[in-house]
Amino acid sequence: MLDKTYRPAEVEAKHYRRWEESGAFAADVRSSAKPYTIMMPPPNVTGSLHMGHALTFTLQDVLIRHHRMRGLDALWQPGTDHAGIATQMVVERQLEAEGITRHDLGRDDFIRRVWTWKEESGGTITRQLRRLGASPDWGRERFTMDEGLSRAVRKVFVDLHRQGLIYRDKRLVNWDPRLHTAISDLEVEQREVTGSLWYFRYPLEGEEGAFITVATTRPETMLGDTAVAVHPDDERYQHLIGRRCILPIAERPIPIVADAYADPEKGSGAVKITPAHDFNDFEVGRRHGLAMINVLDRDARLNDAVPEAYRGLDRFVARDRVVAEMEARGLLEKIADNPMTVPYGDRSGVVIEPWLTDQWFVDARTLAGPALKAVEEGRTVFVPRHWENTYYEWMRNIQPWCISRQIWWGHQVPAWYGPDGTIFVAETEEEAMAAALAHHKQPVELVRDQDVLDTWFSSALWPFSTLGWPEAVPEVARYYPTDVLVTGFDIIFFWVARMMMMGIHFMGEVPFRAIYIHALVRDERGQKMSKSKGNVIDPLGLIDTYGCDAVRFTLAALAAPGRDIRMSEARVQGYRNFSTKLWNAARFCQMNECAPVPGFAPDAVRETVNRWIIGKVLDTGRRVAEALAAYRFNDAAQICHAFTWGTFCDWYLEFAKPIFGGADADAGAETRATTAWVLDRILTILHPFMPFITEELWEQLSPQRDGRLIETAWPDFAITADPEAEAEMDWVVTLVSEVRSVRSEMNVPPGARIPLLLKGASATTAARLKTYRDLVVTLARLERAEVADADTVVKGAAQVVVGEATVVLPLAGVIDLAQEKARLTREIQKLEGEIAKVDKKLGNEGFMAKAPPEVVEEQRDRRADHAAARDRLAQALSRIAAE
RNA sequence: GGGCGCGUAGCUCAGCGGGAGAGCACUCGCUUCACACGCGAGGGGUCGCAGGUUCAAUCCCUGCCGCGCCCACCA
Repeated sequence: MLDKTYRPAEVEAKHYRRWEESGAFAADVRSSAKPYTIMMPPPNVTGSLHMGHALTFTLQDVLIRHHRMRGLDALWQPGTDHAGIATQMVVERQLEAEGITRHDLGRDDFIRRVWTWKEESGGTITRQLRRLGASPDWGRERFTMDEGLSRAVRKVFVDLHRQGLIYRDKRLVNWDPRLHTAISDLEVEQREVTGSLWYFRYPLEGEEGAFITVATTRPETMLGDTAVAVHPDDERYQHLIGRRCILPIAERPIPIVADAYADPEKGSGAVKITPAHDFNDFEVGRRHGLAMINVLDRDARLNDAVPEAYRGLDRFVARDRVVAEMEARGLLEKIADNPMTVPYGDRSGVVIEPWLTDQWFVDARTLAGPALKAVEEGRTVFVPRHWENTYYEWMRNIQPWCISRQIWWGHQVPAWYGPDGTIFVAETEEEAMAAALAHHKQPVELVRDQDVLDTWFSSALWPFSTLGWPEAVPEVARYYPTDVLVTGFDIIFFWVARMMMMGIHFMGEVPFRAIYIHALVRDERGQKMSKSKGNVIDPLGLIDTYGCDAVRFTLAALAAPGRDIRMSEARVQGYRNFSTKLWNAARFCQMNECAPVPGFAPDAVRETVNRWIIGKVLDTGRRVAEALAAYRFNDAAQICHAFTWGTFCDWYLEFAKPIFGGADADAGAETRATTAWVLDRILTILHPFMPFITEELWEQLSPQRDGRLIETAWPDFAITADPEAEAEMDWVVTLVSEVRSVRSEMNVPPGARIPLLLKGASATTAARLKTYRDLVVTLARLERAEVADADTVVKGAAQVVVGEATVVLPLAGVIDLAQEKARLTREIQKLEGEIAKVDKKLGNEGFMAKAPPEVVEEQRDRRADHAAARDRLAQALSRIAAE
């Protein structure tokens, strides 16, 4: 017998272990079934499970479990990402606690240290994924730094280099002065600040007392100025074009050039040009052949290219110093507030410097072409569709991708330098050596490039590298392209776009047919969760309190397309209640000996109520499958919930009670079998959302059956809803509802008799009443109505039975006639209003001429229904008046 | 500056050209033999504002107001 309450903690651990040990999550590359593949976005190896993970992995698991049960060979490819900078920072913090730096250890020892850390602590996130009930094929778990994936990275690098799509270049990059590495544009976070705009006077050469005024937000970089630019059409400055001014402090003459970049509307209309420290100025410098003077070192302190007094100063200290000196010299014209955005490193949190360095770049523009086309042509579709715009926008304006990082943890760039600086790019050192030998005609010493690759470089290969590429293994052919990528919009650029580019380039086909973009999980007030705000909800905490199934169901139910998700504990609580409800319903079934009957034929049942529920549950299954096919997780969850609670528990089980207790043994047996069968279907449909409780019930309700629910196929039944049974049950449900409503409104004391009279066409009604004898008895019991004759049932108060066998029961003495009169009058008025609305529509010529016939028909039906209801109530009202 | 999304019941959100919905919260009544994490019955909305298209607009179009997000080389 089932326990009185469901205990998630024990059940979850037990079933997860069994599933994993029995290989229930494993894909089967030799299977004849159609494959269904999802690539798990690899969480950072440093990560621990947060709400965003919980959402994305729940949705993926719902899809995987669902398709697995639909008989597909489901592969959910798991793994973790080496997360270059993040991981390096974690280990560096450890070292810091020991009072050493990575430089004390040296590169090799440091990397060994990171691997040790990974072995010891890198499993947190995958352990937590198990607690979430995720069912990926753990046997295929990969790590972006493992040998196979590293091999893929090297091959891709070498191939792209050979194709001219990876190159080395000296350019301005985003330099992180704290982490001492270049970062990509995407890793730069723009923050709104109110800065200042300083107006400086630069003295004109050879004209004592004359100046050109420039405005700048970065006084400290003026020491690297190599020109002042004005707009070619700016009348104020025409006479100065081609002349020179003296850069104060540095005391260098610099030219005044004409360039359209100078905006006459901004600042003074004259702008100082610092090509080595500003992306715009870099371009201007190129156009005019200006010198590039780098004035910063890797810590963003001023270097030896500046006057001695400034050397070694931090950039912000130098800023104050420059401003002070300019003021002292009478060259500071004014200072204005200036709202602006300042670039910060998303990892380090410090201001990023544009800095001139040698870096490796990917020609993203070339790779983006086919990736753009694939989406335009619909070979890959985004869900919801509007994210395609975001993708297009970025792809069409894509910039070269800086892929080298000056850190240690990551895939080291497979490039070697010869003594003369010649670069040999090769997959192995041996190949590089061979190439060097061919080039230099003699053995030479090679030095390997010290940089590592951007973490996203290796994750861009994830959809095929994890399958074993570049080896010609069957997995690559079978599981690529994958069916759907499930991820958040925040990494469309970082990851999705790059997978599209690499996948198409190397595999010749898109990596996924669909990309489902889910929203962010926010707190219940709509705020982004963050540690600093202290509004982080820990999914594991929720799982401890409410059970994993409740958390999963909540996330699925909240995952409406295109909207952020506000996580509230009340919601989780509500779905915990749902699991309790399911548990109790199952208990009820068990107490009434509803056990699955082998060979039960759902299309052979005779009782109306059973025919009805079978149609309903199959319909529910179909609708859930449809919703999931459209990635409408919220609809799918809602459909499950409404059926299980609102239809099965609230109605079917209530109708079943008198049958279980009734004299008709055949009906009882059929209803028991049906109940068990329907419950099985519910468990099946619900399993992807609530895997644990459903598995537990599956096992306990029929311990002797073979196989676990997770491996049970979800059979398609040809049966559809039985319209006759449906109509009849609708009738009964309406009947019962009306009775309840009257009872409640009239304040009928418990136990009091309610005279319930029925109006209906006599012949059909009588027939129905016979059919529903048992249901009527239930009703009578439930509502404590007294039914004098089983043929004489039940309808809202003050109703009249028409036909030959009319029985009229007295109303007086049980209900308040005045109140009932008022109620009826109110309802009649409401109906009249509705009727008038419809009449107006039907009387409208335009409507009659232009509305589709089925709409007109629908409106006529509506009118008829309303009118019939009104007449019924009116008759009841006149009866009361007569009493 | 460019782009995207959102304003529907007290709250969180579905719906999206022809009858305003769900969950939670609220009110009332129930220790009914699965379940008080429950059962039953209710109250509550000019569907942001203003125009337009249409026989018909919460739904389509335009503008405005408010909120959120993304991108950008905004001296």
